[in-house]
Amino acid sequence: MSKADLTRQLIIEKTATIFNKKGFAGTSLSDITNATGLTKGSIYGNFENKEEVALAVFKHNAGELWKKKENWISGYSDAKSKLTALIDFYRKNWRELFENGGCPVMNAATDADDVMPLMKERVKKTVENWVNNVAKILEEGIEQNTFKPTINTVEYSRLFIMMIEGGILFSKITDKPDSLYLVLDRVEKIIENEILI
Amino acid sequence: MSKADLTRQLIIEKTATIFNKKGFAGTSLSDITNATGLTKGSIYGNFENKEEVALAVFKHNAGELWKKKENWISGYSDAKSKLTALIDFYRKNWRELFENGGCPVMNAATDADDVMPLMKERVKKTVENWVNNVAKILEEGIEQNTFKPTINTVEYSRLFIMMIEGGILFSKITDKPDSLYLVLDRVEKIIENEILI
DNA sequence: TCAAAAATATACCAATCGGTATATATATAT
DNA sequence: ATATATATATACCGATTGGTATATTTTTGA
Repeated sequence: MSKADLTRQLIIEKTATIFNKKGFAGTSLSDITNATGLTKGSIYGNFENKEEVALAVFKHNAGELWKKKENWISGYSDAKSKLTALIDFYRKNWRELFENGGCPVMNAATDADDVMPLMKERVKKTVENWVNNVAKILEEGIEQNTFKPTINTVEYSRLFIMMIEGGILFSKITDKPDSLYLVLDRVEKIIENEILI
Repeated sequence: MSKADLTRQLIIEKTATIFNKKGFAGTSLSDITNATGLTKGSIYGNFENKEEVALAVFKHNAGELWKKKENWISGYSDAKSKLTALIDFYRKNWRELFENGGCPVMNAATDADDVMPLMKERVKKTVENWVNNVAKILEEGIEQNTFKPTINTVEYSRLFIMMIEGGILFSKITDKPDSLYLVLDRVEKIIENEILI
């Protein structure tokens, strides 16, 4: 890894939580220089402008969450356990997620939605990846003869993730995890009643 | 209504969509003066600072959505019809909602969350009102002997609203209403299977 | 080791930021 | 109708904004 790549990484990591909490417009260049200990010259030597930093930070934040989730469910091979572990992931890690400013996808979505078309496109792609990933677990379950073959995997995947995002929104604003727990319980119930054979 | 109150109202109405789309940090004083045709002197003669404008605008945006919803379901007297109409409200009015920047509660929540404690408190209160309002419809249904008396009205209310918020988030980012439709269908299914006697 | 290349810091830019003091214009009540 | 109170506009403030040209330092490959 070259010096420049190392600095890029430093900038991204040190500003990850700031961007997630304060948003694009709310994060200033001095926020970035303060957090990194670098000067503006160094920032602009490694990124074209603030938006490019924000885009890289979003990719990083979404990627980190993805990695943590993948790591959490990596121990399981059957689809049913994977799905249960995924729900468990949010049940056990909401606090850390909230401390970092909440779900980066939701934050970037509402932040970028009407004002940053490029960011919006990236968020859209990330959401699609998430949905396809959970759908793939459902397909695995069908192959393993534990999930009903008739289910619409993409629809159930989307439903689950939407519910979890709604739960995160509510729990974040109320500072209590019970709303998130409520949707997670409901997702489990749907799995039991409609997906498991 | 005094001249000042009229101006206050003008400022709020003309900047309602701007704040909802661009957020607090993303909306500048010149955005406000441009949208209203007024000068900074006039803005600051009616509001203490930008935050007070943002707070009033949030109240207005949430209030308008509430009024539209109330108007939409006002024709129905029985709880079951009210609930169906509420779901129908989102099915029929998502486009207008999206054009105004999406759900003001979700936007303000993610915008304010980690940086504007006063706004966060207001959003929290608004969410509580929404939840209590839907819970009240559920209680009405119990009294009317159409809903099961054993249901936890507040939990079902919270669940429904969380699901709808998740649907709005997804549909807004994908520019397609089908995610929202999916959760709305699911809410209806839950009503049929678990709430109706 | 040393020169070329790359990365970082310094110093600066115009523009805009949120906000205010004061002057002017407009309502309002008598 | 007029004096007073209120509302709005003008003109300004220092600070900060995102961004850049250039000098200096550091890294890298030969």
